[in-house]
This record gives sequence, structure tokens and C-alpha cells, in this order.
Amino acid sequence: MPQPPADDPHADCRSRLMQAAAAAFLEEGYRVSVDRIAARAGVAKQTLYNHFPGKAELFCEVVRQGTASILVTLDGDGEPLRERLLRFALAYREKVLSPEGIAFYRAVAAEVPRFPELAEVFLATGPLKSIERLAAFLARAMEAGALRRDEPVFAAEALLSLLAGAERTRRLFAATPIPPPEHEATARLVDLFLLAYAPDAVPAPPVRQPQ
Amino acid sequence: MPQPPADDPHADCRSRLMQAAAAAFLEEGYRVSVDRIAARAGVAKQTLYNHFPGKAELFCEVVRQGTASILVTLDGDGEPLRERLLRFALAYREKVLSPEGIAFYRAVAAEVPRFPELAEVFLATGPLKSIERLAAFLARAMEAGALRRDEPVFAAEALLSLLAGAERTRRLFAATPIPPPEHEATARLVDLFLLAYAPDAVPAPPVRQPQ
Amino acid sequence: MPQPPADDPHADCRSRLMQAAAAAFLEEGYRVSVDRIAARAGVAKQTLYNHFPGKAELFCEVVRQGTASILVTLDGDGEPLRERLLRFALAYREKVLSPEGIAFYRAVAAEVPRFPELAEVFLATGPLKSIERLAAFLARAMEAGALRRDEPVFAAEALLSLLAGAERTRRLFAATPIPPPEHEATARLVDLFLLAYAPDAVPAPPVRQPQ
Amino acid sequence: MPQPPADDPHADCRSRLMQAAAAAFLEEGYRVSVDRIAARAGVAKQTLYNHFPGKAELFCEVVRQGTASILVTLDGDGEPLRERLLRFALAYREKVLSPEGIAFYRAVAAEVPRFPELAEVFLATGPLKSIERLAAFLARAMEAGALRRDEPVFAAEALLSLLAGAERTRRLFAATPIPPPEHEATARLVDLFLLAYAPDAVPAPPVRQPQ
DNA sequence: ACATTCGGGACACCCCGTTCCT
DNA sequence: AGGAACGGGGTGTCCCGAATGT
Repeated sequence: MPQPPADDPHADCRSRLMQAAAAAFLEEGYRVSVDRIAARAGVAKQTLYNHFPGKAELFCEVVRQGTASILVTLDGDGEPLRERLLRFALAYREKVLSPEGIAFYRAVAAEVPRFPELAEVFLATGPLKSIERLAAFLARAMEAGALRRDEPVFAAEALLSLLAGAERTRRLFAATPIPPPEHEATARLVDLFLLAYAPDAVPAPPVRQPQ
Repeated sequence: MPQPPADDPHADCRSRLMQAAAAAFLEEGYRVSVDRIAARAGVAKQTLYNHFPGKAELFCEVVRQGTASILVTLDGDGEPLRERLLRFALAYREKVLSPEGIAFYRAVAAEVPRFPELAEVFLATGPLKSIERLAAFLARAMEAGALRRDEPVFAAEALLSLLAGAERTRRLFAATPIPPPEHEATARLVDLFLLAYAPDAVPAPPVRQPQ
Repeated sequence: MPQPPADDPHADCRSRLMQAAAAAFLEEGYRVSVDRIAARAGVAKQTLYNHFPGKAELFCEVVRQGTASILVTLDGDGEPLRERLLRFALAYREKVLSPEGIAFYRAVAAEVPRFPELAEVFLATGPLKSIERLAAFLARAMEAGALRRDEPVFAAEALLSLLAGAERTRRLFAATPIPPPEHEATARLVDLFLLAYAPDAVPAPPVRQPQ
Repeated sequence: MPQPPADDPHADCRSRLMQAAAAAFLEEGYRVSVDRIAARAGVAKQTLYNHFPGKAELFCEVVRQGTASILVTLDGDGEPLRERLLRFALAYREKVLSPEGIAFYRAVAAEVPRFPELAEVFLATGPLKSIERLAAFLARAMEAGALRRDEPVFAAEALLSLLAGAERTRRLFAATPIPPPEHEATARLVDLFLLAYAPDAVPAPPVRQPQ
């Protein structure tokens, strides 16, 4: 379990600590002891306290860094819409449904009562940022007539919900690891979304809620 | 903080304990001390140990009971499809996105590494059961020609993902409470689903995945 | 272990309790639980609290009664001195060195810090009473010229020390039971005493202690 | 109550613990909580568990060390017999009848049922060792003609019984402390012994026990 | 930087004396 | 008579953060 002390004598202790802390927090949650984290990093506990004021700050750092690493870009230009969306969907699901992505989601969710402001940051720079970017992209597609006009944020939330929703829940609560999502399942979800947002689709009649 | 000892000093200590434990676990997670749970229930700690073998079993009981109470029925017969789906969607979101539903989701997810088998039970009798029931309902609607034919489980997952997906994430990580979901937002999600599953909708062309 | 409920339905619950408590206290000390005592007596715990205000008072009662039952009389009149002393010595050692006598001594000694006044009572009505009675007897023997004159209390303490001293210590700390003291050993102790108190023995010269 | 943490913060925590444990056990018996012992020693409870596997082992250590510290040597050579015996008797009584000696006796006796093997060790290395050493000394005195011939172990037990017997009982059960034994009382006991073991004393006729 | 320990606090589980209830 | 409840306390364990000695 104790990592080999690595070749580089102090190979940025800090990054070793961050890595070890990330792995430890993802496996056991915030409850892991700092002793275990230090042991995993192959450093003395005191070294940890030289680099971070305490366990809480280390956790926040790990979350902040992890949040940034999950964001997915909507690159690729000039491609047909379906191909771009599909490539995004595949990348997004690979990140979000990967064991690390799931463990990260779990670890942060568990500590919301303890770190409310951290949760807000995670929310804003993670999920909400994804929605925002995707919404901007969809808005452009609607402008271009490639998609039926609708509220872009709503459409983005719908697509992201389809991509992560049930599958994330399944993996969050699965004791044994689940094989990575199949390409085809992702494609079917993208196609479902495109079907509902086909430019010629008749938008549902506005709902009159009685109350 | 210590609940009023209740008027009935007897009042089934066990149910008082279950209620107090549920509230405590939802608020603070599994980390709450048994002392606090006993104090909330207004009973002596030893009484707790007279009724449950330990903290872990109490937690499992709470989760099992809570899981059952979240399931939503698809009742109502003879109604038009959209009304039935909408009614289900409203009930489902009310349960799943309520503060208790969210806290429950969070509390169970946090303890998956510690209680893997409990997580499996929760998954099977909660989310998967919901999918199963909804899929059966959708299958009948497809048979009746009210919906485009598709794999019912896939369609059910899609609808449930739309209903809970992004909104659940938002609430999971929100430090401050969020007002309950609006009727109209739910209706728009149902309509989005119906648009994609309209009987005359052209199914997406089969995907050729290169590999 | 739980005594047969006895033939007499309530056969003086109190005496049954006293007996059970005595046995329990002697075996395990004051630390025995009242549950065990009640179970040994074959009564409900509430019954115990109907007869005694609490565990402490029950213990005191047991000690008081036990103390009285250990005292040995110096009966027999007209016999030669040696025979009377020997008979007393045998009876005394049988009581004091018996398993019950030893356990009693141990149990009371252990609780001196907890029951100081009880210890005083035990001391006064047990060991000190024995000394007093024996001293009175020896005084008469000195008067009669059968023993060298000396302070009677000192002589009584000396004899009782000889009879119980080392042997009591040995039994107090023996894990396994020790066979009862032999007749001859007792006789040798009495004879040692008589040798030192022979009427014609020269008393030791008065000691001049420097300080 | 919490001892001054001593000047030396290191001061061998272990010895501080031993001392505190000894004092605590002697005052309150084995029932004292480890929290109190640790508090008396001015260390954390965890520190106690770093040095000893548990309360039982700590108690055994205290008893073992205490036993060794009570033994009395029969030093002094060339002196007249009476002076040597008297010096031994004074030292022996000072140790055995001191408040610590009495509390020690009480504490160990109380726990014989719980620590039988410890009691055996105490017996063998404490009282029996004293008897053995004194018997060897008396045997040499008999060889030299300074004492009447007799079984040395019997004579040693007799002397030790005289020195400790009744006085130990009195102190064991005294609630309030008793002033230390007087020099003269000890001398009288030694002289009593010497009177019975004077070289020219007529040994008591062998006893014929009827049975 | 490492290794070990400490101090303080918390926790799960357990036992006990006493009271209450049926 | 049986059994549960209560309140108090105890043990052994763990952990965090700080302080040691190198």
C-alpha cells in the first residue's frame, strides 16, 4: 500500500500529496485519516501539514482540481451537428461515468453539509458550467436552424440529464464496477435528443396548468 | 434539539428511534453519533441497543424503510396518456427532488463503500424498480400505439433521467434549499419525452459504430 | 445456577435473598450484579428492592450477619488450660480459615474504602471482639497462675496472630483451594504460645528504646 | 487532583503512569477507571494504551513491582541475635503495616478471583519469599545454638504471624489511619518469640491427636 | 524531511443499579 | 414475576493536529 518513495526525492511532495489524497478521498471519502493519506503519498504526516493547513483545505484543493479536470470541451468545428454532439456525448459520459467521476460525485455529495461553500463552487464550475457551455452551443445551432428553437439552457439540461441521469445513479450505487458505457447507448441518447429537437418538430402545445 | 419526549412515553420506542435515526442520518450522514440519535428519540442509548444490534443495522433499517417510501405508483386508468405521464412525473419529482429525497440519495450514496450490499438493495428496490414499472407502462402504451415503438427500458430510463437528472444534481450540491420544482418545468420535460416518442416520429437511423 | 425455586413458595424471600447474596458476594465480591443475586435467590429483581433499599444495604446486612456467625466461644469449663485453648484454637481456625471465612475477609477488606463505617463495625464485632473475649479468658488464667502474667490483650493478640496470621495470608492469595488446616499444626501453635507464657518463664527484660 | 504535570514533560511517561496507577489502585482498587489513572499521570488515555495493552496488564505490572518493593532484607552481620531480629522486625512491620502496604494487601486480595495467577505470583514472591528467607536465617541460628531447634519454616511463620497478624487486620479494616506501630510493641513481639525459642526451653510434648 | 509520540476529544458498544409497567 | 427503560459510567479504539527527537 505505501507507495514506493518514488524516484525523485521530493518530486514535488505537494503533487504527490494531492494525488494520494485524491485517490484516498475517492475510495473512502472524507473520513480517511490523514495518516493514510500521508502514508499513501510516502511522506511524513508533518510534511502534509507543511503543505496544507489541514485536512479540510487539502480536501477542498482536491475537489477544486478534480472539478476542473472533468469539464469536457465542445471542440471540432465544421463537422455536422450530430457528429459534434455525439463526440461530446461520448467524452462527457466517459468522464462522468468513469469510476473516478462517480467516486468524485459521491465524495463531494457526501460532504455538502460539511463544506457548503465548496459544494457551491463545485456546482458552479462543474455541472452548471457544463450546462452553460452546452447551452451556448445549442443556441448557436438553433440560430443556424439545425435545431428547433427552444430555451437553450433547458435543452442543455435535457441532453445532459439523458446522458448521465439513470446511468450515473446505477453506478453510484453499484457495489461492483460496471463496464464502461457502450458507444451505441450513447448514440441512441443523442438521437433521442435530436428527434425531440428536430427543426421541423412541432413544439408541444403550451401547457395550461390549472392552478 | 432534544425532541419533546412525546406525550406517549411508550409510543413504540422502536418507531421513535427509526424516525429520529432517519432524520439524523439525513441531516448529518452516517457519521452522527448514536448518542445524538438516542437523544433525538428521547430514549436512553441502551434502549437503542435493545432494539438494534448496532448502528450499522439501524442505518440499514432506515434505508430500507426509506427506499420503500419513495416509490411512486402509476395509477389512474382511462386517462389520456399525457395526463397519466404528467401526473406520474409530478409525483416522482416531488418525492425525488424533495429535501428528504435528496438527503436520502446523498446519505446512501456516501456509504456505498461501507455498505455495498445495502446499496445494491437500494438500487434494486428503488431506482431500478421505478424503471421497471415505468417500462412496463410504456410498453403497454407502445402496444396501444400511443407511443412510438422502442425498447421500453431505454425509454423509461430516458424519461426518468429527464425528470431527475440535472435537477437532482443541482439540489444535491446546493448549500441552501431550493424552491420545489415548478409544475410547468415538469410538463415541459414530459412533453419533450412525448415529442421524441410520438407514434409517427421517424426513429433515428441505426448507428454504425466503427469498431 | 439458578436455584430451584425452593419448595416453599415464599419461604421468607428475605432469607433466600440473604443467602444468595452472601454466596454471591463471597464468590465475586461487591461487584456482582443484583441481577445475579436475584437470579440465585430465584426471585425477581423487584422483590429484592422490596426487601432492601439497595445493593449497599443488602451488602451491609450480609456482612453484619456473617460477622456474628464467625465468632467462636470459649466454652468448656473445668478442663485443663491446654485442652481448652486447643479446642478454642481448632474452632477458631476452622471458622477463620474456612473457604467462607477467607472469602468473607477478602470481600469486606476490599470494600473498606467504600463502606468505612461497615468496616469499623466488622472490626469491632469481629476480630476485636475475639481479642477481647480471649483476653478476658487469658486474664483469668493468669490470675489463676496457669499463665505467666502479662498484658492480656497483648497475649490474646499474639495467640490469634499465631493461629491465623501466615495461614490466612496463604489462603487469601491462593487461587486453588487449600486443604483444611491439620490438627497437629494447630496444636503446635498452641504449644508455642504456652511455652512463651509458661508461668515460670522469665519475662524478657524491658526494652530500652533509645528514642 | 490532577498531579502537577511534573517539570519534565518526558520524565518517562511509563514511570509516571506506573506511579499514578499504583496510587489509584491502592486508593480505589481495580475499579478505578483508566481515565482517572491517565489524568493522575497527566497523560492522555491513549498514551496509557501505548505503554500497556490494557488495564489488567497495568494492574499486574503495578502488583509485581509493588511486591518486590516490600521484601525486607535480613542484613547486619555479627550483631547479637536479638538485635538482628529486632531490626528485621522493625523494618518488616514498617513496610507491611504502612498505609501503602496495607492498601496493597487489600487491593491484591480483592482481585484474587479475577487474577488468580497474579495472586499466586504475589504469594510466592512476597509472603512466601519472606518466610523462606527468615526460615533460612533461623535455621542458621538454630545450628549455632542461639535458638531452640525446631522446624525453621514453622518458626518463621510464627514470627511473621506475630509481627503482622492482628495488627494487619486492625489496619485493614480501619477507616481512619492508624499511627505507625510503636517500637516497643515490636520489641515485645520479638521477645515473645525469643522466649518460646530460647535454646533451653523445653519443647512442648508431642501432641497425640485422638483421631 | 522522517518517525514517533503526545494530548485532547470523540465514539461504539457494553454493563449496572434502579424504577416503571404489565 | 418478567422485562423493558433510563441514566450514568467504563473500556478500548481512533483520529487530528502538534510536538518531539534525528
